[in-house]
Amino acid sequence: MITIKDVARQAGVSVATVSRVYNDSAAVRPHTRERVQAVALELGYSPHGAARSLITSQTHTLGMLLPDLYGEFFSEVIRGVDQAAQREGYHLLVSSARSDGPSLEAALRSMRGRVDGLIVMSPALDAGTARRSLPQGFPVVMLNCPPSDIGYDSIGIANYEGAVAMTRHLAGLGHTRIAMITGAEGNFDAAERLRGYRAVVRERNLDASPSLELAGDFSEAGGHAAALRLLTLVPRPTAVFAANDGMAVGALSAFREAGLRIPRDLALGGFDDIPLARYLEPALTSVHVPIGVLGEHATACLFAGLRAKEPTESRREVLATTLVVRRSCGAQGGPG
Amino acid sequence: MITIKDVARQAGVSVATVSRVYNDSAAVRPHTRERVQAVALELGYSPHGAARSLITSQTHTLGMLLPDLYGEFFSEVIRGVDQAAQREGYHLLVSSARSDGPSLEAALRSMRGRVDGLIVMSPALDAGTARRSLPQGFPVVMLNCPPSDIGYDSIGIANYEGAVAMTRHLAGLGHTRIAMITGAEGNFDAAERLRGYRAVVRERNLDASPSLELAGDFSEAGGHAAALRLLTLVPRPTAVFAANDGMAVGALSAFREAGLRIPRDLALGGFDDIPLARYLEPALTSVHVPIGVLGEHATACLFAGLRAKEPTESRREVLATTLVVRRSCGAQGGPG
DNA sequence: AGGGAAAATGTAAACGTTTACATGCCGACG
DNA sequence: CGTCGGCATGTAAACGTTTACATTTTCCCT
Repeated sequence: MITIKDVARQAGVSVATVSRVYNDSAAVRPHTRERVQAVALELGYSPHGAARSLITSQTHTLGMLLPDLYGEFFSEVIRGVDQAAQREGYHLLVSSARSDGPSLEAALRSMRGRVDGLIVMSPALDAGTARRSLPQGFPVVMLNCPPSDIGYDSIGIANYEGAVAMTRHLAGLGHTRIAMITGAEGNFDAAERLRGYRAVVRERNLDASPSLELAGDFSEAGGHAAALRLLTLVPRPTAVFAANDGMAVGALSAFREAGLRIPRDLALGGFDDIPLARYLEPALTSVHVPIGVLGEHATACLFAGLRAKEPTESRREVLATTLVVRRSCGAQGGPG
Repeated sequence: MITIKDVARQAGVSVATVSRVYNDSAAVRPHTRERVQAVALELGYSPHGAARSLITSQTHTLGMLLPDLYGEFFSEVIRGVDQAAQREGYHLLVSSARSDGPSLEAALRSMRGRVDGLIVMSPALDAGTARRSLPQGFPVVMLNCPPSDIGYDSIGIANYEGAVAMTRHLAGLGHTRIAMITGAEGNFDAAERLRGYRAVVRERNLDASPSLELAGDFSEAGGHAAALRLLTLVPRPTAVFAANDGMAVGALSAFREAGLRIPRDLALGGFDDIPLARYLEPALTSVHVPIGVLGEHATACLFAGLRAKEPTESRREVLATTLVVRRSCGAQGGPG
């Protein structure tokens, strides 16, 4: 492994000079600079990141903590974050951990000295655990987590409002018996969406029977299973709101297998508006979540935290969601 | 920032002992161990990654080099790699760079001392540049790159065979005028797919007019544009093979806008079999690429390289692709 | 040519670990 | 009771940088 010393020796200068060439930290005579660069090129030298981080206590890297199994949604967020980070010359260190306390703490700890800040997308991680496992004042942004009671910045989406919009829309089409396939238990987003649904059920005096709330887990298979249970209800609901598009997809195939025509026999709505949604047959009415923006904002927020000298007041940002009406709810034609 | 020294002082032991507690590298009396752990917990200590890497020259991190703008396909590979890496307790350092020489070299260099090995998915990176920018003997796996002339392991997919299978399938359905929407110029995968198409055109004596090869760029928009150009050809081709599913999606919408019925008026095939493919209307016939496997194998291959003491002979692995027949080619009904 | 300021370069400490080696301690054996 | 061996622990060097400070060189002015 060739180091700065090798370059220095070969070029007949001190290590300090080589370092200065690489950092533009001070004036180096053009002649010297060129010789150093020539030697470095010839030797194939490049600075050792860890050594650099150690002394500068800067890694130029952002950490992302994820659940061990994540779906398309998270992948997209990663991409958004990566793009934003890249623009600032930062790397992304991705780390996934199981969602139990010890795993999470270990994952958090293992980031120490490897990243300058952290984006947490592990819904199971509460701010308390984070607080305990992270150095004091470490820049953190929590994504899609409960509003942080303890002082971390957080970004979420308007789950409640989105669910309200969807449920109202279905109610507005005349449905009074609207089922909901809920998200994973203990998940904040899921809880909020359910809350929105329930609010409208009350507000509009819809059928509020508890059996209309089918337990789901955000997975396609879960949506399929929930749909089958739903079909046994009598009288059958006339509309279904799935807490995410993945489950809506699963439900859709279950309904089709059962010989139902969507939206004629049953109106369907989802949440997230993943790219797939508009390509489904029928195209899926959904609540659009600006995934890219989520990643971008998280990154921006984290950079702000990095650059702030003083630990600033923790902020919460909530991204608006928008209802996207397509054919699956039976509201309108549209082309696809 | 609290360090090993703080823990040592507070616990009344030397830094060596604390280190030993964290590494199980040597026997520590239970009594001592417990005290150290207690103090560490109280102080909220965790070892500094960069310092550790510096002395052990191990980062427990795998690097991934990506193009600056990447699609769903790459995201999925990342996920596969992450999962495999996580199982071994490794992190993933993601770095995207523009596809010009200097950017790539810089990106490669910036990995030095930050990762133990590298997975390269930047189609624009040739082995020579890599060789020049990376320490001698650095473990590298090239994904979807030209077979490495210079000694790096590489993994690819059976592009040629897949394209042959698709083209033969279309020809087998009676089409003699089959158009191809090609992938990005200079891209190895794209070139191979085109080669497969051409081989079958020759083999089966199909219409070989150059105008049947429409230039694309792997993007949905590119597919759309190519499809429009295709529609001006006389006589119109009766089948289209898009070099990836993204372009097939674009083409599909263009055809639909033009009032064509797929597959009745025009048969359509894609490549990659992204999740979307089976949900399209009509469901898209495509060449299935085992994306997850790709990531897994790449990681396994890299780990093998890491563990090998001696630089081993460079290997190339080619993953098989399989034709998935759905409705868009008009071959068979199928449910969706 | 001599002096001095400014510019260029060198020296060495520091970053937070790990680990080879040295040291101290204890019990067992002769 | 002395000595030896093994175990637990401490000491200090090393990893590859950056950077404050010291030193040398350059160059301009008189």
